[in-house]
Formats: sequence, structure tokens, C-alpha cells
Amino acid sequence: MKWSQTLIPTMKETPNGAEIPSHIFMLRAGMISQVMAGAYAYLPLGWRSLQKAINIVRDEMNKSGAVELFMTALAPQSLYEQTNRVEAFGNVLIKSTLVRGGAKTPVVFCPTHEEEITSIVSQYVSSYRQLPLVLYQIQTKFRNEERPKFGVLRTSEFTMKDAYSFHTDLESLNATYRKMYDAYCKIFTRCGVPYLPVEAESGPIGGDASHEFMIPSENGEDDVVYCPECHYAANVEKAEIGEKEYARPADAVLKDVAELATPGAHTIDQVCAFLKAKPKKVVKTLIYCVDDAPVAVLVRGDCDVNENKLKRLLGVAKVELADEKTIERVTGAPVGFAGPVGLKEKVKIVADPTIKEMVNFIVGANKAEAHLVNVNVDRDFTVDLYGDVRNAILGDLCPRCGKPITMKNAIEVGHVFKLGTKYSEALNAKYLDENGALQTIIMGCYGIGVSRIIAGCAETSHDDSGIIWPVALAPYEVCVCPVKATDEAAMAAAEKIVADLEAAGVDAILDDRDERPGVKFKDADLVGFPVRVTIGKSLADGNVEVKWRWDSEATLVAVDEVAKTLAAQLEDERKTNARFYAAKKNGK
RNA sequence: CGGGGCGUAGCUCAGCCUGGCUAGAGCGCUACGUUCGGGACGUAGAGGUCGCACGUUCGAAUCGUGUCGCCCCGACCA
Repeated sequence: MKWSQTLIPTMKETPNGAEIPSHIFMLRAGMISQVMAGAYAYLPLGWRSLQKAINIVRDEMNKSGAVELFMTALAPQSLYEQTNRVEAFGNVLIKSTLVRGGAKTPVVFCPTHEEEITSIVSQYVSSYRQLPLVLYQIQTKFRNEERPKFGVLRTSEFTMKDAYSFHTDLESLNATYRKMYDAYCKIFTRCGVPYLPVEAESGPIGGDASHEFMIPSENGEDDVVYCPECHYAANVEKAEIGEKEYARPADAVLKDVAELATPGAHTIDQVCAFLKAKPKKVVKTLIYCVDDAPVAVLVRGDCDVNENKLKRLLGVAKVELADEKTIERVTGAPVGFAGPVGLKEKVKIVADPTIKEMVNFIVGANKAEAHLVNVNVDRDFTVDLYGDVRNAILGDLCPRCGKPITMKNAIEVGHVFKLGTKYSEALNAKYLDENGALQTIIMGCYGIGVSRIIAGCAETSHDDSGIIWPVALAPYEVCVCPVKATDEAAMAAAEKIVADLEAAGVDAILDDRDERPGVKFKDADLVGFPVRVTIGKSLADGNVEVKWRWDSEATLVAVDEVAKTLAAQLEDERKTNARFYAAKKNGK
């Protein structure tokens, strides 16, 4: 391919609005172009990288025994009504209406395909002999993001690989789950992106076991708990908190409770600002509705209640924050002034054990515009049930080995979970077993945000000049760069090298533009081609320069040898990313 | 959905507060010349309904109202 024949609109300046490296460089390298908030066109270079990721995903899925199909982006809304997901997705679901001869059909742009695949399978699978079955597709998904951001990392339209497995028994589901998990590890390794599988909540999609695949990155939107000691890793939403003895210091002096007026202070921050205290000195009291009965949940001011944990602790299916009226009834005060001391109505009090070690803390007074200070548990109120009801924070211990945990930000790129029979039940996907009995199909579900692999890679692999692509995802593996486009001998050599590289199965691009060398070098670095072959003065001696993007030094290679040598090196690199990882390890 | 910011050339931005002759700069683009190993220089050009609508005014990029779009923080959410 010749540079002059494709479209690579590189930019010297950062377009307005781009703030994180992947977004900035993908725009500047001319890989993507914004069409509207949360929607990007992939320009030729971006599309090539995305295709490379897609091909790796496809290859590993096929190797794992999954079978590709292609479903629709458009589906009747009625399909999602059968699983109650029109309501569950809410505003995330993009809806439209088809009008045909005056008849209207409500449709949705599919945000995921459990419904569609289950419906298809229920139609065509009816015997245990047809199972297990693993089907997947690579398709555009549509989810209305309330707030799209970070370029291609969070969009309302994105490329996803979604696989669904169908089983007669849990053993078979577990075996496929394991296969998918392993396939995912291979995919991310081949792509050259750093990844971390973590335990995860399965979320509204349901199921009981789940792992997310994360790319650790400063700009990631997920928080991951990681134990450097035993490598326990989990999404904060899921992470258990290691047991610890919580007790008040023996020498603690308990002061007398006092009520202070705190006008206008109904959030933790406001209370802290008003009383000049740290959130760690405050106990947050949240009133939840559990089976229509109010429950008070207590956590330290700097912690967040985790509703899934609360559900598990209380053994109930649903908890939700109480509405204003209930809060006023229970506490006798408007929202923002609830506290465990002297609640108006007798409610169960559930608490995070961390509060056991707090001394003279602050709580709401159950009275408008007032808080109590110097409150102490057991003296001033009692807790009915202690348990893990909050998200993990720094300072907590690993639930496995008991050592202190660390926290990382991460980008979620993959998610595997066991669905069970949630969708097969709702959509009547059943089969006859060997005894002729009707059984419900057991399902698993496995997704990869393919566009996020690209952005996540750019996010974790770049320098001041631009992106540093691993060979596996680079839009072109080699950029052949004649220093002087008007030099016929150089151009002839360049064309020959590109032709030889292409014949050897290497993706090469010839920068045939009549630009000054500096411009070409800057562009090559910005885009991040793994190898640049520079054809300049050394051609007189029959040599060209070969420079890997992540090395600062170039080496001279004979013109006749270069295509063959590079083809071999790249073949190796595609499989191992060895040079790429080695360069990263050396601090590049 | 709450809070904040911004819409002027393909891109980055100045001008707006304090309304006034023909709306500017840099980059990019076209032509010619000089250059040619890390984003060259000169000369001459092309390119704008100042987001849109309504209003105030003799006169609006500039003031007011509305509206649309984009970005950031938060809430929400895969």
C-alpha cells in the first residue's frame, strides 16, 4: 500500500476535547473520526487495527470450538419484553419504530444478544444430542451512554464479540466456561495488551459466577482490588474483605454525646466541612427498604455501601434505598440527618464491623439540621448484625491471604459469566433428554469489547511521540520510508522492498509522499508502526536502516536481505510479542 | 439528570467585556521557486451563512432570550 493512495489524516495539534492518550493519539494518527458524541468512524488505519483484533478474537474462538454466526443489530422490542429487559435496560436501550404501510413495529438496537440467540436456539435445538453448543458473533452493539467519553473507550456504538453457550448440565457449562476463560487469556496475550482476570459481579445480566478481563490503566473506569502477595484480584463491587479484629483502642476516652446544629449539611462532605472533620470520623446511616421493611445500614463516611453484598448478607433478592417519605417516617428527620441513635421507629441496624474501632464519631441526629458528635457504638446504640456490606478500600486485607490489598484502575475488555437458565426459562429454550423428559437449557455468556482492546492498547502503550503498537495490532507492520521521494533509485528500492514484504505476508506501507524526512518520521512515530525501514544515504552502500518503534537505535541491513529478515522476525513477533514485551520491560 | 465550560476557515485559537469601515493569526491546503536525515523558507492564492433562530439597535461575531451541538465533573449504567 502507498501512503498517497489511502487516507491518513495525521494532525499536529490535539483536537479539542481529547484528554487521554489513547483518544488524543488515535485522533492525531488519523485512525478514528468523531461523528457525534459517543460515535466514531474508523478511518483506514483504525479499521485495520480493529480488523487485526477481530481476526485474533475470531481465530481463538474458532480454536476453542465456538462457531461463528451473525445476528441482527435490529430486533423487535417484544423480544426484550419477554425477559423484562426493556425496563431493566431503561434509557440504555435505543428504541425506534418501523412503519410499514401504516402498521408500527417497535424495535430496538440490540445492546446484547442473549434474547436473540436464545430465541434462535430454542427454535432449532430440541435434543440433548445437539448440545453442548457454543455460538458467537462479532457485531456492533448499541447502548445509549448517558455520558460517552474517552474516545472509543466509552461509546454508544461499539464492536463486540459475544459468545453464548448451551448445555444440558453444569459440568458441561463449567468446562466451556474454563475454555472461554483460557481462550480470552490467549487472545489478550496475542494482542500484546496487559490484562488481569478478576472476579466480578455478574450484574443485571444475572448468573452466579463471573470473571472480568481488565487492562490496568490510570484512565480506566473500573476499580480493581489486587493482592500483590497471592494475586487475588476482583472488581471492587465483588471483592470480599479479609477478616480483621476490629476493636476500640484500649486507651480510648469516650466523650459525652453532644448535639450540634449543622444547618444545610446533609452530605458527608458538607458535614465534614461544617464540623471540620474527616469522613473517617463520620458514620453514614443509609435507610434501605428490604422486603418493605426499613433497615438502617451503617458504614464509615469514606466507604460505599455495596447493595449486592447487603442482599447476600440479609439473604434477600432485592434491596433499595428508601424513599424520602420512609426516611422521614423512620428517622423523624429529612433526608441527610439519619443516625443510629434514637431512631424514631424500631428498625434493624446492620453495620460494617469497621465502625467497632471508631471512637467519638459523628452521626446524624434524626432531627433536621443537626448531628451528634462523640457517639460510640454499644454505649449509645447497638447493632443487630455486623457483616461485609461495603466496597473494599485501601487498608483492607486480602480475603485469601490476609495481606494488605492494593487498588488499581482498569479498563474492562472482557467478561465471562454463567447465565444458568435465566434466558432459556424466559424464552422457553428446552430440549428432550435421553429419558425423553423436557429440560431447560443451561447457558453461559462471554463478551469482549473488541474496540476497547484497540483503545486499551493505545492507552497502555505510547510515548510522547505517539502510539507504540505491538505487531499484532499495528495497522501496518512496516513503514518503508524513502527519505527523498524524488530520488528514483531510493523509490525503486522502496517499492521493491514493499513488494517483497507483501509477498512474504507482511503488512507494509510505502510512505511515498514528497515530504521532508522529518514530517515522515514524525508521522511514522505518531501512528506507531512497529518497524520503520528508512532508505537514505546508506543506499549507496547497498544498505537500508531498520528501526523498531520502541528502540532508539537503527541497524543497517542489506537491501536484498531486509524483506526476508523482517518477514522472519515479524512472523516470530506476531506469535510472541517478545520484542515488544522486552522493550516494555526495559522501561520504554 | 445536577453542576461547569465551549461553539469564529479542514485543525488549534485570537477578536466579544467596552457593538462601528473589508473578520484575523498559526498549522494544513493550491501554485511557483529555494530547500531536503526529525514537523523548512519565500512569494502569490483558495478557503468563513462568526452553530442556528428570534429580539434589541441606524448598525450585532460582539448585547438579550431561546434552541441545537460538543467537552469536563458528578449521578446513573455495561
